[in-house]
Amino acid sequence: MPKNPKSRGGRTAGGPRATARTAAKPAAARPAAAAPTGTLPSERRDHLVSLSAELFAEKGFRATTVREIADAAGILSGSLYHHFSSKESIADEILSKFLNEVLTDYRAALASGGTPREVLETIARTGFSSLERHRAAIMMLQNDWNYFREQPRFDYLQKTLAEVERIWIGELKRGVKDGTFRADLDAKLTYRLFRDTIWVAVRWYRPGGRLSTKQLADQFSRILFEGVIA
Amino acid sequence: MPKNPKSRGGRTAGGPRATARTAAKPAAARPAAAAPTGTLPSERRDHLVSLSAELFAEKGFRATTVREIADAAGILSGSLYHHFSSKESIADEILSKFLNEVLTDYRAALASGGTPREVLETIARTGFSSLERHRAAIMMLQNDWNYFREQPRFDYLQKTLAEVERIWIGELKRGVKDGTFRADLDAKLTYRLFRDTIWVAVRWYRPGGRLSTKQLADQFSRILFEGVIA
Amino acid sequence: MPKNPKSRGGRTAGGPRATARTAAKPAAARPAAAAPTGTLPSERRDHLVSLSAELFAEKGFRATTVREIADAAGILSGSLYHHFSSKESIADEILSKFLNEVLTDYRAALASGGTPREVLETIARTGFSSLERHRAAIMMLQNDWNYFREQPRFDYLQKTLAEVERIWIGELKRGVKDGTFRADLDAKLTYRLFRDTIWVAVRWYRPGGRLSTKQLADQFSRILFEGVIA
Amino acid sequence: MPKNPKSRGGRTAGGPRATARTAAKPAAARPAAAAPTGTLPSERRDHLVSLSAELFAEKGFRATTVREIADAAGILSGSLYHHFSSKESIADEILSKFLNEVLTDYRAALASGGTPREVLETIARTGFSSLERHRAAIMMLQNDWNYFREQPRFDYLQKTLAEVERIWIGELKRGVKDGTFRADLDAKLTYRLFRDTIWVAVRWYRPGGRLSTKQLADQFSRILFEGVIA
DNA sequence: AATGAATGAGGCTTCATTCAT
DNA sequence: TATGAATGAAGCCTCATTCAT
Repeated sequence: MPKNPKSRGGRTAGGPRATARTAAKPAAARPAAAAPTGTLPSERRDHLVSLSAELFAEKGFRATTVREIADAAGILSGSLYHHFSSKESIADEILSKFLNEVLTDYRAALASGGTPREVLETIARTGFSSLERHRAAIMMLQNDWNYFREQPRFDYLQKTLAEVERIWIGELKRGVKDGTFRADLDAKLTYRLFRDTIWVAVRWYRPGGRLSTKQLADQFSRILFEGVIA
Repeated sequence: MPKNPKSRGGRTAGGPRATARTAAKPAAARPAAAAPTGTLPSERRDHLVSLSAELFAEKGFRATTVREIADAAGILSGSLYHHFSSKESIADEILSKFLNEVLTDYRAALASGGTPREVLETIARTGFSSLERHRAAIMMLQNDWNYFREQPRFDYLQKTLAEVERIWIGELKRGVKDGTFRADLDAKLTYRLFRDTIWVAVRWYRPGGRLSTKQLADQFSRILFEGVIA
Repeated sequence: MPKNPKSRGGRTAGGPRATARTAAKPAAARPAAAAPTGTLPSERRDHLVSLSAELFAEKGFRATTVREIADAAGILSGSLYHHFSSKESIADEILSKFLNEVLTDYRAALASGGTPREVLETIARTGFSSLERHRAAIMMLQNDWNYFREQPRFDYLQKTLAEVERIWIGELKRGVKDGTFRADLDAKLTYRLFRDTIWVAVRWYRPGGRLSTKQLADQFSRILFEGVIA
Repeated sequence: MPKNPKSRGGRTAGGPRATARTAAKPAAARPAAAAPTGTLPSERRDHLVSLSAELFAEKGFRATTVREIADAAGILSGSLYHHFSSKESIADEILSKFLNEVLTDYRAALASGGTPREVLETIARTGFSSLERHRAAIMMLQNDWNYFREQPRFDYLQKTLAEVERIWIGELKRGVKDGTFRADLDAKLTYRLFRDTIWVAVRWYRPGGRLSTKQLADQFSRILFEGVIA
């Protein structure tokens, strides 16, 4: 007899919180992802999140109406609220899944003990490879950042991004100190260049297109690390 | 969409049509002009456009309501329609001004007859320098691209962007052929990397901040052309 | 309103029909009984009614959602419909039980053959004492009267209240005639004053508080019958 | 040039705040009442508040839909938001007007320096006389108390009611001490009896009915102060 | 040029109820 | 008896736009 049989929307506090996950990089196929606290990951629900993600990626979060999501699922818009407490909670689910993974990936790369260039290249590569699995999240972070930024519920976005920045800048500075990178490198600027370069690619990257994410990563890494000059 | 699309005010159909513009930037940099009294009609109008641009840059085009614009101008939202036929027409004004300038700059760079690296560096630099003057336009192009893309009225955006791409790719290929650039460069990918790198900076670049657009351009150009490796 | 009004469970049409009730109060005071397992069907049902009553008393009938009731019972809202045909039918059960008792009490008082003051004081005292057992019903009658009043299903409310009024006014007039009460008493007004005084107390009266219903009845009876003047 | 031409809804903080009003009792005809801060009391707006008040009085605040209000006004429901920022803000306007007046009346009665009985009788009489002008507010306070109580916006309701209680209890105790009232009077209980008696009358009192509020006040005052016994 | 009032379409959300399993 | 999923009607509110004055 469930005391709270309908924890509509599931995750309440949202965001990447020390999800006890082993160091082993489990980045790939995790079909339904570590079920957020208190959420019984029903297949129906997961399906709805998927559909929503696709729409959010295509049109943006704000520009997507709950009616469109419901239409895509073949139900009435009100019925969505049987599964989620709000449109935001769907976004939350999509975004926190991504950010959790980002954090895990970054920390694993750091923990690997490589050189700055190795660490950053690993990070960059996992970044590119997430373009496929987390297209919607990355898209939303870019298109609707203004919206999410202002909602307390999504504070974790900024917190996670701050840690991401810390890691990048740390490695960049380490690389400058040990002579790997140019001495005149502005760490913050370079971080932004890399981060944006990777994530903005979500705008035009299409899975199954001319280039795989691996090829993408190769080309971009080479340019960013070694420049375009022959 | 206006039922009775009046063409009150200036440009109706919008878009970069050979607007004979000399190199001197005409109407630009009038940052936030205090509420004008007894101003010329066109000055009032320009003021409104510039207020709108600021809001669009800060919150996005769709996310900005006409009431917010009107509030900023100290009038009622309905009164805006004495100056513009629609919210879109304000966007149009902002976007087409920018795209006209882009085209002019690109063509001028091409016409200069420099080496591929010189041409592209010039283009990149003018791109960075436009972050200040055209912050709103660049922001809108990124945040609300999905919206503008689908409206026939804004077809010119895609046309202009296509020409921009043609120029970049042309120069990149020329540079590969003459040995300036790496032989393994994917021209399209590289073009996107450069373009996005420049324009996405609008997200965090703030005029009057730590770095001038010139310093920005220096750092970025160096990384993109020569890489981060020492 | 149910499309197919089933009469699942007990009373269908509701209302105080000579339910032969002895003086002993039968089903009362079962404050909040821990979730019963292996209970008889009717006990389960009674439990649900009593949970509902508590919620109705606290928040009002309309303001209480079936989900809140279901949550309190540890089931899903849809499951309630195995016990009751509608939310109204729960209200019906609560209200008719109360009104039946009121009628019984009033008639018993009348039948006792006392003086007008004795009859009315008895009635007033049973009124106060019902504040505990019928808190929900009295609350609903006040907060949601507008709602119940308009539903044919609850016509019995008005009928019962009309009889209550008849009895009060009858005794008041009898008391005026025999010189017990002031000659200038407006019977209808006085009836309303007494009735409201008693029932409105449900708003602030809390069982187990500073005063028992008996003390309440003593104070109020004294004021109403004898005034506050020393 | 108004900086904030549309302070939709006007009163922001709501409630009876030391509205600089002279001691002179100006209770009666104050057509548009001390214009809440920043509200230009347009006639249209006042009319809409009136219409709303009538509906709120008849059906309750929650039970009245914005559509009903709009229908009554012959406009679309969305158009209401040109005048008010929310349904609550209409309630706020109605309630705070009433509570402001209550406070003024109570303080004036206190300031008159009469005996406890005189003060309380004055208060009671102004209470009855407000049944006409403030029917909606009193009704809402009773029917939708549960709703308003929980909204921070309406905190002032509880504050005002607390002061009302303080005044009543003060006078009652003063009257007990000086021998005017019975020694065994429970001040709090008596206060409630009086308060409820007056305000609950709004349920059945109809202006223009058999009795004027003055007659009502006479009858009730006599009963409450002197009892019903001859 | 503006105001003040309104429109009409659409957005998110709630809720009593139904029903197959 | 429950669950899980859905319905359908309705509720409050937003917003670009129109228009008489």
